[in-house]
Amino acid sequence: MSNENKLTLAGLAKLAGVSTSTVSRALNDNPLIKKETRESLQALARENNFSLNRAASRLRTQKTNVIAVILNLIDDTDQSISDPFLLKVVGDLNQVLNQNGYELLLSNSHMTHGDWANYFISSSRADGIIVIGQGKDTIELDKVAKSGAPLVVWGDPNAESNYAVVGSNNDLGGYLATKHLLEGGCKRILFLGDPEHAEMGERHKGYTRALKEAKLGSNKDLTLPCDITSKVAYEKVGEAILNKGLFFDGIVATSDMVALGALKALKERYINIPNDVGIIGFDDIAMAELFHPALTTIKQDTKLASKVMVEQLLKQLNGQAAESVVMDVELIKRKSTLSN
Amino acid sequence: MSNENKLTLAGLAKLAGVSTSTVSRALNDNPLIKKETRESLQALARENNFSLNRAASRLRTQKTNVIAVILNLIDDTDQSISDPFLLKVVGDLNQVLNQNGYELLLSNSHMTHGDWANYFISSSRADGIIVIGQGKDTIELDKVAKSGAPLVVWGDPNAESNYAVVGSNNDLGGYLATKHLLEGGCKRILFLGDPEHAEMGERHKGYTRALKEAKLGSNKDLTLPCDITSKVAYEKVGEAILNKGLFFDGIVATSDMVALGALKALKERYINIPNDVGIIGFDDIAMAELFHPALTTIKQDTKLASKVMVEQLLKQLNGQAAESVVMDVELIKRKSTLSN
DNA sequence: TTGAAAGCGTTACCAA
DNA sequence: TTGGTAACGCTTTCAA
Repeated sequence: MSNENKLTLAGLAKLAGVSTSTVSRALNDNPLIKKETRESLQALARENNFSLNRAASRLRTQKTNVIAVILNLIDDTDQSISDPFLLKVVGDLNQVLNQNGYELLLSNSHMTHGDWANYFISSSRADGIIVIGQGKDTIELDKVAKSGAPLVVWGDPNAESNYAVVGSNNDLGGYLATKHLLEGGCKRILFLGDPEHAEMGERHKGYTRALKEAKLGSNKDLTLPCDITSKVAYEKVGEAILNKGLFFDGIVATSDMVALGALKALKERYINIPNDVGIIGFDDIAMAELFHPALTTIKQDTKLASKVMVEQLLKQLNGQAAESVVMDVELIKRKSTLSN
Repeated sequence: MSNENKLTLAGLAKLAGVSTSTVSRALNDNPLIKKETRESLQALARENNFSLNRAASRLRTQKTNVIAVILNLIDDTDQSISDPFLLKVVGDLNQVLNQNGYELLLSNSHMTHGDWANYFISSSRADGIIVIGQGKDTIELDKVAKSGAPLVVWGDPNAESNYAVVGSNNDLGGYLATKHLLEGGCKRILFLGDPEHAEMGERHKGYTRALKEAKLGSNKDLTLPCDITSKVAYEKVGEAILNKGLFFDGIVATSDMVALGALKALKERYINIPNDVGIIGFDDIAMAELFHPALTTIKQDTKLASKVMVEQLLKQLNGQAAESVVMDVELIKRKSTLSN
């Protein structure tokens, strides 16, 4: 059924009775070629199911039109791979990249040992790199940036770095979340997450700032260090209650998945949400409003963020300098917290 | 910081004082080259941060070592893009592909208009295609298969097709789910999903088969057609109860996300799960056990499935014929159903 | 065990 | 507005 000898540009040129140059230009919509001939050649290509060999054009143009997207997972937990938030970002990036004529090559940080810049850029696999998550080893990213590889990172945009970071205003997010709980009457608010982690650390800062402003006397800072997975959150909250009773009346969770874990631990103990404990998440994943009760959360706009990341990357591909960008966050009030 | 003139194989060869042939073979670990020289050349390459230009090798070898993974979304709903199940499959595929020396190029079906085979294969963007989801238009897939492009599809392995389909034993899954509810004492079991859709249709078959076997008198087949998103499920279930009251005591949901939607609709009406209504999902997404109550479900083993899909694809790349494969499913009993 | 050289299919410079 | 041709960087056949 399929032709034995793949049709090439030369073959198509012969068919059309013109030179390869002309066909090449026509198929690339080069205005140098008369519109008529351009269109007829494009039609001919379509009829013959011809498509340009990308390997060849990439070699010739030294450009791949591919962007490598690397999931920089903190740990190798299954959970973190399947975090809906991360995957949503990948989907959105794919969309934006495609709209800009780029394709998305997906990778895991632990698949590619070390030298990303070399692996992707020097090898002509991709023109640029988007890394999702700073992980703990910024050294790695520093190295990539220093190599001159076009690079954008999703993470904490306030962190000191020699590369462009796009990320949410995490401090503000933590602040808004905490303030919202305070306004709902919470007095003893738990922070559930890992303050050591860059983005979570910022959220924690916002949390403590809001607490300070509220001038609560005694036990202000209740931080329960916790990985960013539901499972761990579930366990930690269960443990905490077991050991110390219900010593809090509000939870600022570092992600919606973490909130989900906490939610379950509380519901199993018949603790009323939001009356006994108010709980607020972070991210606004698609299913946040489907939790029961629907989860109040701090929304990160992944669609917009993806657009910004791609913009900053394209800038670099055009030889311009890119910059870190802070994305707005938004409080989404639902049912897991009291409103005032 | 970065060198102006990229180092090429020829440059490296000059540096080493050998021919390009030798370096090429050495870097590709060709045993023709003496082990010593091979290793010293590899070391030299490392020292100089050299990496082979893939565009060039792809052009020369006519092989990309890239597999295109296409998310064939039924509709363009945001929800379906971010279905944790689909994305889990992508992650698992990435892992397996990498282990086999392939990279994953991610795509959406609605990004690439029509002619995938041409777009990915003839153009030397990828060596093969994995499509996740049959969608409704198998015609499209037929065309790709006919073009001779290496292709594996995740979907209903029992469907008539001229390409290799890997998928779960959906009929059995639906059967097991329904039987489990029956054994828990449910008499009026709702099927929540779209029987028109290939995989869901199979699940529905299993559902009716189990009902038939149980010889329930009156209203046996209670099917509530419903998209595969939580939101729609939530709305449909709410509506149904509003109109007809609580006319069921069990739900076989066509996916965990659908189950989640139903769960919420029921909980909002203070319907006890599993006592008033038992509910069972499909997929076993990571968060299934974090629902409250933890969701009983039919597990699809995405890790194994990914392995099988890649195997079947590699077969084709080696010129062998591939075949459809039926994957086992497993009943995972949790708290959203009664046990007997 | 190594080297010389052809060729993969484009693009883009230079010439017409 | 079009054509001829060199070059992109690698792999592999053939020869040594």
